Amino acid sequence: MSGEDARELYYNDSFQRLLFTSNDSFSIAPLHYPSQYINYSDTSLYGSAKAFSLTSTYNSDLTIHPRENSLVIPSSNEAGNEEESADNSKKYKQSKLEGGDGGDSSKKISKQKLKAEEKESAPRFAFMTKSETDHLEDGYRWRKYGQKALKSSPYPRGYYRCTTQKCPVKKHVERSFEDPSIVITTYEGSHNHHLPASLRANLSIGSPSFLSPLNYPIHECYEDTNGTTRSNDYLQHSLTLGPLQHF
DNA sequence: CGAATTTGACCAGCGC
DNA sequence: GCGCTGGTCAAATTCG
Repeated sequence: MSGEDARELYYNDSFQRLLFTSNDSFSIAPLHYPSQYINYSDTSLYGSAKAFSLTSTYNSDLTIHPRENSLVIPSSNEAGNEEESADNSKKYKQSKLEGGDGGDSSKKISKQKLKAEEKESAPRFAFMTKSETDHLEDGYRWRKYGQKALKSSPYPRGYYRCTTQKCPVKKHVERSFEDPSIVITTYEGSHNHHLPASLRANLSIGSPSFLSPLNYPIHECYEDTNGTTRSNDYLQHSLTLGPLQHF
């Protein structure tokens, strides 16, 4: 990664899509992000790209480097600490069990603190994809564990967990209420395993030559409803906004 | 028949 | 303290 303390928008030739990386962490719900529209009109790839920040302290000073096809956004936040990848659901159950027998309050507080810290340190990123289907194929297996109607949107949010044993990764998927053709996918946590071989074989376009630092294949940025190969033409209709994440 | 999804209930955090 | 909201659980149901 070039650019140490900056968010960068990359253009990745092999997949014709824009990647947006960050060493920010985000702290507010995806639907409340302050949208930032970045005109990127001097490229023939997309008319424009929409970058969005999920931090409440978003610095909107943007620097465009047309020659490098990159866009640098100064980052004000420190990089989050990211090594923890414990099983969240286990923790939830444990805290539920332990909470029941009325332990002393200091223990409770420290546990809450721990939980909050864990929540903060869980690496997250989100991106938007123009897609008819809600759940995009990304090479991993997911199990839906909930769906919730949101106050701020007419569209429900689906909650998914990676089905690989002990993998802590979760994601939620919702439609943008501003543009229902856009799906907002938010990942939380790092996979502690590789792509399932069977599913990797099904990925239809190229090879995952570019992995984000969280081991998310960029494949997840395109729409592929039933495993059929998509042309680049098709891809160009799929406006992909890069992952927002911290390192 | 096992796996995955659906869906109502429960819980925690937050603001008032 | 109370109500609202989002996140998760888990029983019931559906799917392959």
